[in-house]
Amino acid sequence: MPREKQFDEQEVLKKAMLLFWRKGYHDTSIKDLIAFLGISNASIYNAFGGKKKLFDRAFSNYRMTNLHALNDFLSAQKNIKRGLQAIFHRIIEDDCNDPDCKGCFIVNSIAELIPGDPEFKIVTSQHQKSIEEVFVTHLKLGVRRGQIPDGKNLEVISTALYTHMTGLRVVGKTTPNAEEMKASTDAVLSALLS
Amino acid sequence: MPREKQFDEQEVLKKAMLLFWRKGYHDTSIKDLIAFLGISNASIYNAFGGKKKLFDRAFSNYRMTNLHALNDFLSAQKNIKRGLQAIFHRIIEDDCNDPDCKGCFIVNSIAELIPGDPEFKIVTSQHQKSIEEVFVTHLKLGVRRGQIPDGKNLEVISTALYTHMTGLRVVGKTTPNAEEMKASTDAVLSALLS
DNA sequence: GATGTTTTGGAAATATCTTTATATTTTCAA
DNA sequence: TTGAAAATATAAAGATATTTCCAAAACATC
Repeated sequence: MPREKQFDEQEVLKKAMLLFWRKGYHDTSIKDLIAFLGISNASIYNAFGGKKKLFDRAFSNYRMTNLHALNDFLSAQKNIKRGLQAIFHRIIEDDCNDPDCKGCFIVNSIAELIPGDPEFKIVTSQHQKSIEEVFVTHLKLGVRRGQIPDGKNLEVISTALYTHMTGLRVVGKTTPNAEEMKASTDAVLSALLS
Repeated sequence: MPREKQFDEQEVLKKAMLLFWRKGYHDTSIKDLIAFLGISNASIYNAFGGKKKLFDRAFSNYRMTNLHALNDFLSAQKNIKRGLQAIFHRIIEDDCNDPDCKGCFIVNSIAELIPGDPEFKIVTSQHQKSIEEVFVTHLKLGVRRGQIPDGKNLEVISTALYTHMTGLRVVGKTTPNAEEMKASTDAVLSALLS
């Protein structure tokens, strides 16, 4: 009955994410997307409904990948302090080795789309909450394991970690100096968690 | 001989800065500027040379104001620790009381324009260096005054402060919770400077 | 007040944007 | 083979972008 799609929707979303990530929402045109995705105008509108809807789905994919990657990485660590250091160092390395200096798609989009897109603000606020919950969960585990001193306000620390992480993603765009960024991160981590 | 300008160039730059700050570069059209600035098409091109050049000048104004405000504020403080806390708290209050949640014009522009504008990257990298120099200068003063323990790597701390500040400006756009942001800032500051 | 220079308003030029519409192609069950 | 359903290519529509152009207006100096 129906004709089959000639492209893999998930693959196209991944590519769309890359382009929006690199250029931002407003500077990415449908023409750019057609060229980069390799599918036609009509296919974009048929499959995704338009530029904004395509962006939203690409963004959602990135967001979920990002969240799960953090959680999976920390879950695999035996020592929470070293685990946090490792994930931060990895982010720094990734950012500094990216020839495009794209930074973080979420951070970039927050900066570009708020204010102006109130619904986007809600989504990203929830994302922050999710990330901080991941931090709190693993920090609690660290306390239980005796790797982090008891009595600390873990919610406050997790907000600080999120803030530092967010800052890193911006700093990495202008001044991708891995050693400098690692040093400042180590200072913050050891100061917060000792 | 010549006809005089009917507008104050500095005033117009200030207004342009506000609009670019709120909407970002790409989503601000010449039409938007004409309406918001109250001057005509030809005046914009005659006085500033075009959209990008107007942006650059508005951005430069903001950047300088921002840098001098930080330096002046810290210079007026007797205690560097309390001074840093005060400036961070003020940024937090400003961000959280802004009904537009504009965040920081510099941070927003970094997120939106890098990569894609290599010259802009150079400017903002230099800006980071300038801000960190201000921090280092005042941290050194704090050490000399005995307000900060000796032996710390002040360059690393200043990078950490810059990173935290940058992160705050993004967090404030999605989740403008002043109490939360102040608590995390206090945690970072007291941890770094004790 | 005339002169010459600059600014200004409005239109025009040109390019590009997002979206819709239409016609063609592909697929597969009947 | 035929016909319904979905995907695609192409074109066109309609809006909006940035920039240039030009005549009219404004002002300081002669």
